[in-house]
Amino acid sequence: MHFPPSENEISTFRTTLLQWYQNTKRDLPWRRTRDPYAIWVSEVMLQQTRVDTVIPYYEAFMEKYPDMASLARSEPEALLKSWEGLGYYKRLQNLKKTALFLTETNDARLPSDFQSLRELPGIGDYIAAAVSSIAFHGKEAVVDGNVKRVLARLFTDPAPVNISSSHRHFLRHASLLLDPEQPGEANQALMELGAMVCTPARPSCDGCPVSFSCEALHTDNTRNYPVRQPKKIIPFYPVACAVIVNERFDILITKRPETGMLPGFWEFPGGRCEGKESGMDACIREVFEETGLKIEKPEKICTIRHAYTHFRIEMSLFICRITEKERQNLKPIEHRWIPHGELDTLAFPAANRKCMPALSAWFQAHNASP
DNA sequence: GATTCGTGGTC
DNA sequence: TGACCAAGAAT
Repeated sequence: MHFPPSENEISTFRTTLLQWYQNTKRDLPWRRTRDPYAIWVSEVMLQQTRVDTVIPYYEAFMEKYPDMASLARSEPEALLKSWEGLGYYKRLQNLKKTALFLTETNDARLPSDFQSLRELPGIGDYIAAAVSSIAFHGKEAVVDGNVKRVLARLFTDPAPVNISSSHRHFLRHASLLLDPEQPGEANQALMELGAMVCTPARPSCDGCPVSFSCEALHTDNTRNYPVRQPKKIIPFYPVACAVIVNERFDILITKRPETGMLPGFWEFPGGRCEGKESGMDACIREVFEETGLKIEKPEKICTIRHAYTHFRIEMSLFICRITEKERQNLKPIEHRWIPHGELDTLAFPAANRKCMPALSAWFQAHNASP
């Protein structure tokens, strides 16, 4: 399909895609409801997150927070635990902020129009279009990663899909193809096509309902689209953390600030190795800086690797026994002493979770009761 | 407009 | 097995 497509091409495309979608769409939990709140929650969870990953989180979340009011009155610790492992935790903060705001100002209802939705915390162009079209029949086109990839191939479009300046460009194309009669279904159809057929690697062009209009396929070019701007190399940091254990085998955990990375998560104190500092030295220094405690003879129990969005780490975890006397030097920071058996009840970053098996083994070897 | 925000699956 | 990348938003 060349741009701009003719009225005839647009019409045929819409009809064919919609029919394919109605016949083959996946039975996903959020497709079984028309509750705007449920649609909203699902769209927030699906942001940069795979469907298969989201499903169990979504089911549990809707069980625990079935409506706007229950979310608005949620306990922060329990709310964070429900999101643990999903990533991008700012979206959870925005979810609750918006729930509180709407409870106060709009009878705990989501607005139905794109513009009003767009102004709410955590709702950008994509979610505003998705919620308004799926839950309220609004006529705004969604542009997500799937849609950009499909459009790039349909039109052999050279606009890089991973830079923000391309967004308006793809939005114009998506708006042109959107069926105004069934915008919610049409939006989901284009995304479903990208997720199930027009996949990043090895797209299933044989089973594609709209292959007749795909310029990339006609020119044997699908592997060259979408065009993507190369991304920068991300830095690597060695990190050391401490599991500080008292005489009763309780563990010291500290709480991260509500701003920045991993807001509100519990963690084992520690931080980056500076210069050519050894892991053990960094562990001792970081623990002292963060807690005021002077630890002795930290014992390394494991090393794990973890990749964040814009840096990678190799984290070494050290066990440190601490005396009653030294414990009095603990600074006034938000912390808890908990039995290792209770680690699962609190929210920890994935990098800490990766260390838990080694930690359990250590406690078992030392005959500590959970 | 470029960066900052997680994580796990995939190949 | 390391690089890629997924139903993006905020700053």
